[in-house]
Amino acid sequence: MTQRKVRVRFAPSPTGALHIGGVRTALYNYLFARHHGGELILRIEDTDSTRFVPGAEEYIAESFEWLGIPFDESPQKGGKYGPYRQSERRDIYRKYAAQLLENGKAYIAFDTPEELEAKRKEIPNFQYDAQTRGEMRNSLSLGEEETRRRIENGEKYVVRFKVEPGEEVHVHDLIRGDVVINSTVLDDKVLYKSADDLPTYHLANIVDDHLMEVSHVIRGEEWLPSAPLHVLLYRALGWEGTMPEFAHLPLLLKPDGKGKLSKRDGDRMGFPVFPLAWTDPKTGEQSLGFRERGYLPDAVVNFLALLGWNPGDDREILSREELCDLFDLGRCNKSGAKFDFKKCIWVNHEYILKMSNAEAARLLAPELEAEGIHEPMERVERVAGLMKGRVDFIKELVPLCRFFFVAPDSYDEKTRLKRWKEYSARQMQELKEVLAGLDDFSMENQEKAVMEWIESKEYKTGDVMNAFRLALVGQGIGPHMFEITDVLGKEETLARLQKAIDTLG
RNA sequence: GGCGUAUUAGUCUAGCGGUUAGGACGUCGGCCUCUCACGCCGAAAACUCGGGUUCGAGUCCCGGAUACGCUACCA
Repeated sequence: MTQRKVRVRFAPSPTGALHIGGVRTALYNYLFARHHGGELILRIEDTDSTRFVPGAEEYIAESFEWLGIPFDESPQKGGKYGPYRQSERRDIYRKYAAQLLENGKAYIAFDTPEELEAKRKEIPNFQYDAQTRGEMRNSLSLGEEETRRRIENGEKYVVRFKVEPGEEVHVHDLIRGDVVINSTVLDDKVLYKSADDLPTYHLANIVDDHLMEVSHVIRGEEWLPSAPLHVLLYRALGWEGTMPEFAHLPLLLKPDGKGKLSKRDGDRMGFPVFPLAWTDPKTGEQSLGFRERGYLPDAVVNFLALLGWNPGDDREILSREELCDLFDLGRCNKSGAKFDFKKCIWVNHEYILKMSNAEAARLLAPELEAEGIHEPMERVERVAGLMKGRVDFIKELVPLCRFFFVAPDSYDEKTRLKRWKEYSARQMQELKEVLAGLDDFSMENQEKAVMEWIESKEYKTGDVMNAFRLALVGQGIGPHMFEITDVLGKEETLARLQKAIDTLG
C-alpha cells in the first residue's frame, strides 16, 4: 500500500496499570510491524502531569517484556527519533505551536477553566468553535494589541486550533473505510495547555508521529471522533503528504452487560484485566495480573490476537510466527468484543497440552518448591508429562501431583467407602507379595504379573485397581496405576500398600 | 442532546447476492476407561426490526431500535 517503511507505535499514558485493551492495541501494532518487516516504537505520552503515576512506565515496560513483545525504539532502549517521553519534548511542541500561531492556524485564548465550565453550564451544548469564539476572550476577539498586553502582564493562556467550519473532512480508515465528519461540529481544541506548560494529546501526537516517521496509526476506536481533527492538524502543519494511515480498533467490552472492560469486572468475575499484578501507589488498591494468575504469555497473546481479528480459516491456536505471518488489518473486526475469559482459559489449556514435558517441568518445579517439595528435575518432568493435560494452569498441578512426592497421610472418605471393600486388605496383601517378588519393576513387567495374578484369582480388575489407587494416591484420581508405581518405585509402592492395609484394614 | 461507529447462537467469530448459515469457547449427552481428568463423538443454540433494490438478501441501499465511543487546559 505504501512504499514508506512501516513504522508503528504504541503510545500509552503512564497513568496506572496497562489495561488489557491497551495490550491488544500494542499487540496489533507489533503483529503489523512484524508482518511488514517494519519497526515498533514505544512512546510514553505523559503530557498530563496531573495524572502521572510513578512506576507506571516501568510497569508497561515489564509487561511487554513478559509478553514477549519487543520494541525497536523506546525510552529504555533509545533510538534515533528520541526522546521517547513526551515530557522531554516540550521545546519541540512549543516550536510547532508557535508555527501554527504564526500561520494563523491557531490562536491564543485567555478563558480560564472555571469560566469555561460556567459557560458550559449556562449554555447546554456550548462548544468553543467558529460560532462562539468571537464572544470569548482570545486573540481573535481581543486583537493583537490587547493580547500582547495580557501576555506581558503574565496572564495565563492556551493555544487553540482554529477550525474552519463547513468542510467535509475525510478520514480513510484501514478498518472502517471512509469516515466523514463536517468540520462545523469540531471544536477549537486546546493544543497547548497553560496548566502544565505541555501540549495536549492532539498536538503532541501529530508532531511526534510526523517526526518519528510513523507510517500507520493503529489505535483504539475511542480516537475515531478526533481523527478528523488530526487530519486537519497534519494539513495545518503542512504534513498532509506524509500523513500516516489510520486504523481504529474496536474496543474490548466487559464479559457481561455493557460497556468497556474495566478493572472492576475482573475483580467481580475473578479474572485479570492487567498483564501483571499492580498496586496503586495512591490508593494501595491491588489488582491481579495474568502472569500471577498463571497464564502463559503466548496463550494471552494468542487469545488477544483473536479478539477482533481472525486468520480467515478455522485455526485458533496459532504460534507467534503464524500470527505475524497471517496478521492483516483488513481482517480486523469493526465491532467491540466482549472479553471471554473462559475461552482465554481454554487457550491456556491448549498451550499447556502443546508444551514439552521439559517446559512444563521448568514451570512446575518452582511451584513445587514453594510447597516444600524438592525433587530432581527428571522426576518432575516425568510427573509433569503425566499430569499436564489435566489442568488449565500449571500451578493447579501442585495439589494434583502432590501424591507422587508425598505419601498420603489420609484417605478420602468418599473414595474409601466406594472403593475399599471388605476383601480389599486381603487383595492388597496379595498384590504386595506379587509386586515384592518382582526383580524387574518395569511398567510392562508389573502389569504382566499383576494382570496374571488377577486372572488366576478371578478378581475384578476394577476392584483391585481402585483399592490400589486409594492406597497409593489417597483418593480416586490420577493416571494409570502402573504409571504411578513406575514413578514411585518398588520400595515406596510397597510401603504405601502396607500402610493402607494397616490403617484401612 | 449533538456527532461518530457498530449490530450472525450466552460468548468469540466465518460469510463478502443463491450455503442444510461453517468453526471455536461454554452448556448438555455419549464413547473411551482401573479412578479422575484429558481426548474423541454428538446435541441444543444465531443473521436487531421495518422498508426497498433484485428472479433471489445475513450479504447492497434507506429508515427505526439498541449498544458503544467522543463531546475536558485526560489520554
